[in-house]
This record gives sequence, C-alpha cells and structure tokens, in this order.
Amino acid sequence: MAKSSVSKLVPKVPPLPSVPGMSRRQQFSASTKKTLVEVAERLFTEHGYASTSLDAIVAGAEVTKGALYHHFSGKQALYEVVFEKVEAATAQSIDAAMRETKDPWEQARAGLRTFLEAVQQPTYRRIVVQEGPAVLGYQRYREQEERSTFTVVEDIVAAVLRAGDRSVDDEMVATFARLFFGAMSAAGESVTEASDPEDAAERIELAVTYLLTGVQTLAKQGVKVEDMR
Amino acid sequence: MAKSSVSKLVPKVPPLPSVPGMSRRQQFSASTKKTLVEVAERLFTEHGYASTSLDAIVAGAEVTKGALYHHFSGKQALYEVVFEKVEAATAQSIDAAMRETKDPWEQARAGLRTFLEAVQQPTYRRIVVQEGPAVLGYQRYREQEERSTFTVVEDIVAAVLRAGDRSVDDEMVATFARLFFGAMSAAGESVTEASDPEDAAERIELAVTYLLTGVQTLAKQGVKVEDMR
DNA sequence: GTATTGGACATACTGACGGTATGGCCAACA
DNA sequence: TGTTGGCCATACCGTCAGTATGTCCAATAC
Repeated sequence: MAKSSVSKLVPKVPPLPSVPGMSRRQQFSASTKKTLVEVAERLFTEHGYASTSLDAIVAGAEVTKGALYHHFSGKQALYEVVFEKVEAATAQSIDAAMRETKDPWEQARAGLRTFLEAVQQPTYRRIVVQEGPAVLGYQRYREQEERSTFTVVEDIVAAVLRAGDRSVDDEMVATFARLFFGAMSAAGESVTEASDPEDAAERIELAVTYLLTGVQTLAKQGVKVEDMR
Repeated sequence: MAKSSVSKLVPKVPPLPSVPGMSRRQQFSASTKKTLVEVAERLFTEHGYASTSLDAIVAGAEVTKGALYHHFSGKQALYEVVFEKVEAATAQSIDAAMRETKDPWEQARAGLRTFLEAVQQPTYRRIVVQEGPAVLGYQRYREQEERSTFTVVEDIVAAVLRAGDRSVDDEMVATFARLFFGAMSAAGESVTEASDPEDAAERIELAVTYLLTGVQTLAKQGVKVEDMR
C-alpha cells in the first residue's frame, strides 16, 4: 500500500489558460475548486443532496476530501455555492431576455416566459426549488433568492403593477411579487411533470395572461389596490 | 447490565379506553404506533427531517428501534405517515370552514382564508411545504397533495372560475389551481417570516382580492380564458 | 389446563458517511 | 539557498439509518 498517488504532480490540463495576475499555484487551486463545484452541481442535480456523498464528489473531481475541506467548510457550504451559481445564471438569463425590448408589458412577458423556461431546467428545479428550502433552511434560502432571481421578478411585477396603479407602495409590490414567484415555481414543477410539457406551458401562459389582463382592466377602470379594503 | 427493563410489563396507561373489536394486545400496539407518529411529528417540526434521529424519536416515545421498524419500514416511511396526517388535518379544516356558507364566492374567501392560516402553522409549513418535496421526492409529494389539500383548493378555484366562464375545461382549472396553490404556499412562508405577520396577511388578502376582482370583472365583460390566445 | 404460534417488541451489531486531525509537498518569496 | 505557508492527501472518529437475532407473552388450538 501507500503508493496510490504516484503521478500526483502531472497536471491534468498542462497548458491551463494562464490567467494574468494569478500565479500558477493559484490557478491550479482555482481549477480544483471550480471542478469541485461543477461536479457537485451535477451530482446534486442527479441524485439530490442527501443521496450525494462527499466521497462521490471528490472521486468525480479526482481529488480527496482534504481538498474539499480546504476550499469549503462542509457539505452544506458547498451546496450553497452551487445554489448561488445556479441562481445567478438564471437571473442573468432572465435579465438578458428582458433587455431585448423596451416596452414594459413586452418586458414582462419576455421575463416571465424566460422564468418559466428556467424553472423547468433540472438543475434549477432540483437545487433551487425542490431542495433549496430544506437544505439551506428557509431563512438562508430567502436571503439568497432576494439577491438574484426574486429581485428580477419583483422588478417585472413592479413595472406591470405601477403601469396601472402608481399608488402601490414597495411593500405591496413585494407581496404581489411573492405570490407570482410562488405561482411560477409551482407552474414550473407542473410543466415539467406533465405528460405533455409544451401543452402545459401553453396553458400556464394562457392563465397568467388572463390574470394579467384582469389587472390591466382594473387599472384602466382606475381601480386601485387600496380600493379592495 | 441486562436488567434495564425490569418493569416492562407495567402499562403506561392502565385503563386504556378499550376500543371494542380490538384485543388488548392490538390496542397496545396501536397505542405505540400512534405515539411514535406523534413524537415524530413534533420532532420533525422542531428540528427538521435530517436533524431528527430515529434514536431521538424512539426515546421520546419510550420504545426502541425494534418497535419503530416493526411498525414502519424506515425513517422516510414514518415521515410519510406524518405527512399524510398533517395534510389530512389541514384539508379537513379548510373543508369545514367552507361548509359554513353556501355562496360560492364566500366559500372561496373562507377557504382561502383558512388555507392562509393553515399554511402558517409551523407543522404544516415545515413538514409539507418546506421539507415535503425534498424528503418525499416531488413525485410522491404531488400524489399525496392531490389526495387532500390540493383537491380542496382545486374545488375552490373551479367554483370561482366557472362562475364567470363556464367554458373552461378541467385541465384549465387544474392549471389555475396549481398557480394559486403555489402562490398561497409562498404567501404562507412570507407571512410567517414577516416582522408583522398580521399586516403581511392583510396585504396578501388584499392582493388576492385584487386579482380575483380582476377575474370577476373579465367574467362580467364576457371575456373567456380562451380569448387570450 | 397445556401446548403452540406469531405478533410485538428489545438488544446488539454493521456499514456508510460527514467531519477532523495530522502531516507532507512544493511554489513563491526572502 | 533556506524558509514558509498554501494546497492537498491519509487516516481516523462519531453519529446514525438500517439489520439480524432473540425474547416474551397474548391469543388460539387442542
């Protein structure tokens, strides 16, 4: 025994796109950390948090637990990094889709449509929607959400709402945003699980459009949210 | 050692409300099973699924793991029983609240209000909303949901929708129900986590009423869901 | 009344896994 | 050239879900 790691010094990717401002040593370190996150993202998505062992992750990344615990404080911390990465990517894609048009209503439609697509991605579904609250705890889940995807949704909702009723305050916007965000998350699950996903997605859009049209109609009639009291 | 359980035969509750049609032996068995479920419900709610050990549960129920594994096939199976119990109780309370009035719109308001209250209960939040999807897996989670709470919500949504537009089919009703269900779940979390829960709950009701009023207005104008295409 | 059976547990153990302690190696800097 | 500290490997520990096995006694049979 004790001769397992013979060729330890042979780098897996000899060239390594030499990032300026970083020493070779730092680049190798960053590489293993990145690999760890990528492997973890894949395994967490495929098998879930509880059924993914750290041994499997480090094996996939071709390192040992020593490396993992050097970069992360534990399993949950690693999950959190993966979570942030997935969330950030989703938020960015929504943001990009919205920038393609100027009209607020078109932006809203584009944003919601992209969100509906994103929420169907296996990675986002599993890591953020399905297991996020349980693994991170609802507190941290909310904090993370608030820094990315939710904020984007909130902006959309704010634009739509205030287009018809300028009197709604931030709290009320946040409330509507919460409702929509929850509805969209559930919708994503629903679509993915449906026997005919495309058809399901179409129905969701139809339903959302109907609700939005209702809001629009009220706005045209000058009905404010506060009038509901 | 080996003299720990001396007074094993002394029943904890000597009388035991003697259920007819059950032998004493069966009654004791049912009692331990019930206790196990109750203790599990409490601990799962307080500490979550992962942080609740079977040892803690059996200790709380004053039995051993042998008893637990005699009645349940494992930790997850026990969780599922607890899950069903909580869901059933919630569905029943909503149902009861709705039966107090005849008017469809009033029924809807009563049902939604009760659901909003239920979704704030620590037990329902933790066991069903927060950890349910992760522990049971989304498939089983949906199956359970569909047999109780979701069905009730679906009935409410169906009544409201069809009051204005009789042409909507069952699939469309289910779609709207999914959206509402997701929105209400998120709302519950939001309310519970808010610094001023009562104020938050009021805002939620305001927002929902606004959306419903929009739907109502469209209905009055004869606008169908299908017109959105 | 006695024998037999099986349901309802208790006890002891195993394997897997998250986390920790310790040490080695070499790039970077002095 | 020596030294240091970042980066990582190895070995080990505690906890916990799940299993194997045995015990006891109520219920049924005879």
